[in-house]
Amino acid sequence: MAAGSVREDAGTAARILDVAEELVQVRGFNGFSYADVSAQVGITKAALHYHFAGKADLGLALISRYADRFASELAKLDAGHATPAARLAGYTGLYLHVVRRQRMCLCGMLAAEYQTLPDPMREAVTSFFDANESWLEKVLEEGRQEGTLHFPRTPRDTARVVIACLEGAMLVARPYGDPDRFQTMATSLLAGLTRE
Amino acid sequence: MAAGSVREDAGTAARILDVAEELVQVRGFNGFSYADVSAQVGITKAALHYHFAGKADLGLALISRYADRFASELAKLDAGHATPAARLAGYTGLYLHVVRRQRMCLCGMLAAEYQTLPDPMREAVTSFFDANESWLEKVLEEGRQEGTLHFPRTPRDTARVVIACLEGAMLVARPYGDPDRFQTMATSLLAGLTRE
DNA sequence: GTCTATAACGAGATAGAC
DNA sequence: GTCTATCTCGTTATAGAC
Repeated sequence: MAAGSVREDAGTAARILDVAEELVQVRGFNGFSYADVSAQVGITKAALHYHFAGKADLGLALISRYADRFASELAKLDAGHATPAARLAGYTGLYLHVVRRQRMCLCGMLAAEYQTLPDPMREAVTSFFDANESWLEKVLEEGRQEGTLHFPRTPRDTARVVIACLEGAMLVARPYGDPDRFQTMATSLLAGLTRE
Repeated sequence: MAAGSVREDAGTAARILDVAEELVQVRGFNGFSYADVSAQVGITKAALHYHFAGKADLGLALISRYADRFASELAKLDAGHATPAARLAGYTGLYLHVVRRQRMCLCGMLAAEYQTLPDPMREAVTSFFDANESWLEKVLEEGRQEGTLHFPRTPRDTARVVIACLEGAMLVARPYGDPDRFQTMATSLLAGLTRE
């Protein structure tokens, strides 16, 4: 990364995002400080401000990266799995991966703290949920046409229910620190869609 | 409230709890301060410390009162509604009432912030969910025996799914500030139990 | 039971040297 | 790009008067 590099040092910025992401997913956006991040990254608070001017900027970058990564995971699911049911199972697998690392969905956490967030972060959070909804809606629609997925409401309403159940399962599983608690709930949800 | 009153002034303590409860439900436990409470109640921070020595004490009192109130609502549902399905509908109505006031379930909010809570508050949060689970399990069991409620898993697992879906529906409806978004999801959930 | 005053600390943020 | 040093403000909490 030498000549012509317009970007700041991507290595440090990425490490900052990694640390901050975990902090938000575990403690919430109002539950961590620049001091926490700088200590874990191994730089000073001042250096942190060089990469992300304010906490709101850091928060926004966090959501953007998280949403991008999620979108690319969804694209992988579209590419790798033939059937809608398999894509749906893959989708719940993404959540399980988060739960196994003792974390809450970044945007689920931020949804709880929504009223305290600056406007740019708010918009990014709703965009994340909207994107999830659109992807799920498509999968559900296709599964219904194939006759492999069954649900009484519209694909859009059902997509919202799926997101709510998975986010809620993460939320209430947190106090018990038990991934199995989440998995059992996720399995029940899928069972309801595949053979109702 | 004159002679023999061993209790502190219940009026002020209750007003403090009312204000703090809303603040936690809207902004989270890490999103409000004693200054916020004292300003809204109309007393100083020092007076607040007289009633609740520390923020952890206030938080614990908050959960206890919330859980007691919830338990009494559940008792009312048991007394007032003959059928399990009606009790279940009443249960989702309790959540809807919270959503309509633009709030998150107190314990749902605290579940998100769980890792930052002092131990006594943590235990109170899990107790709340355990109590909900037990009540729902009983209702589901009864509905199954009557033949009015239908679900593939155990009553206990299904109770957990119901709680997760309702808490999650509150959570993801928050960014949109739209009670209808919650209601549609809750209706779908109930529909799945009453005629599967 | 409520107040004023203040302590003690941590938060987000900035200036300017290297 | 990172540092030291500092600022300002908000936070929880306490001491002691009324």
